[in-house]
Amino acid sequence: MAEVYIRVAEEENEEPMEIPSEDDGTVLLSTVAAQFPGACGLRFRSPVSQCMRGVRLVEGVLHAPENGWGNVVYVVNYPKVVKLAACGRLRRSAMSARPQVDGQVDFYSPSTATDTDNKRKMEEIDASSAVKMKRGDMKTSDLIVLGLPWKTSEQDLKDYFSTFGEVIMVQVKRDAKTGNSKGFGFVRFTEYEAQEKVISQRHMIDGRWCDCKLPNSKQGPDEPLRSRKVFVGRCTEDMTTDDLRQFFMQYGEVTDVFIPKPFRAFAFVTFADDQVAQSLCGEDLIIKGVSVHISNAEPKHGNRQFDRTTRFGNGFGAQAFGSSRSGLGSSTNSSLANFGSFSLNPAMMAAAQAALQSSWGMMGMLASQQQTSTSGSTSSGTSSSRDQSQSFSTGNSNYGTSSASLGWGTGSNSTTTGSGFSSGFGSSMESKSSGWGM
DNA sequence: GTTGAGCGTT
Repeated sequence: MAEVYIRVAEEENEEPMEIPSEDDGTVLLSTVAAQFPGACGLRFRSPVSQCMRGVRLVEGVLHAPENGWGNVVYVVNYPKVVKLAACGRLRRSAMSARPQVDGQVDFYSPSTATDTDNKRKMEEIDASSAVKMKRGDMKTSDLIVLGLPWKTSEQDLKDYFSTFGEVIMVQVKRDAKTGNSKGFGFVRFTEYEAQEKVISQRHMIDGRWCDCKLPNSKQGPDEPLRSRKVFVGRCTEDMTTDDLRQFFMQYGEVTDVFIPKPFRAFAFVTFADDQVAQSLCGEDLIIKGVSVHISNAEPKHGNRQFDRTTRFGNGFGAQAFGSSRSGLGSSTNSSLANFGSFSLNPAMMAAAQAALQSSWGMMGMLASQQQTSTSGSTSSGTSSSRDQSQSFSTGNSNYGTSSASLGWGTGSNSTTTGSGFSSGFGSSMESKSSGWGM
């Protein structure tokens, strides 16, 4: 049987690329993703209805429309955030100083650090990436992959994630006794670029939507003190995560949406930028005709990691001393540093520095003043069951519907609110005490 | 019905 190719492009009128089908006439999503990393499906314009149509996708296999693949150009679907986020990311991709993988440098073939990398002009580095480089954030770290199907193997993970870049580690966490997957795993890339992209979108792996995040253990102690996450109160049950993501996108890049199940009338939305999140706090916004209330997300219960004590022990929480990121080493610190309600004199500062340099930690010093609350550490005794079904939330519900209902999704509110958050933030929230998990 | 699931036997 002669090999059959279907024509695929990122946009309808772009030059298509030919992608091979399987012997049974189907096309594997992984084949598409090999050429279009992050792809989660295909669509095409029906010659009959002139509407865009989705291609049937079952467990990673794309099935031809009724009359075969034909000669039409299929357009790649991406999870929704990607398109917006991609602009910034592509520009940044020019940058890439070689990331250093801590303690694992041997994974690099030295030849991959090309001259071109070093010759990149500073102009190509945008502000945010410059900051990141200065802060040494360009190292890759393990990413936790949540929501894996029970059946997904390490090889499956590696196959999937390799479309984003070179994968140097995958793990599926399993029960020691039974060998059953625990439904999560880890992945690590060579390139920070790949890591950024993978974090920024959802992933369809073996038929389930999965999320990749920095694991709790890797949330740096210098994470911003201010929350990038907002609490959305008065939600109605018909608001889906897609709805919320679509809506809040107008204010800035959305990195996470969480709606507790069963329905509890609230949700959490995380932005890439804490200023965006803070600017919305206190607002009443209309979503799907309903007024929701935005407020600060409180630190998650059970997330002891970044409470005041730990943060202090970890390295004085960078921002606790003085106003800048300069930290303890700086000679510009005044001799009396404020830390919440108490202050340190120079002798204590010196002790603190010594403690940091010798990695003693500060717990001992503070034991008398800070309650190391040791409430029953994980209250969530919920056992291992997880519903492996995921509602088939059509990855593509955003194509051309939904404009019927009130002031939502269309231009009417985006013009008024889209640029309106420049005034709301400033110094006012600098002093927020601590502890915002992710 | 206004505060979230799950986080690594190294």
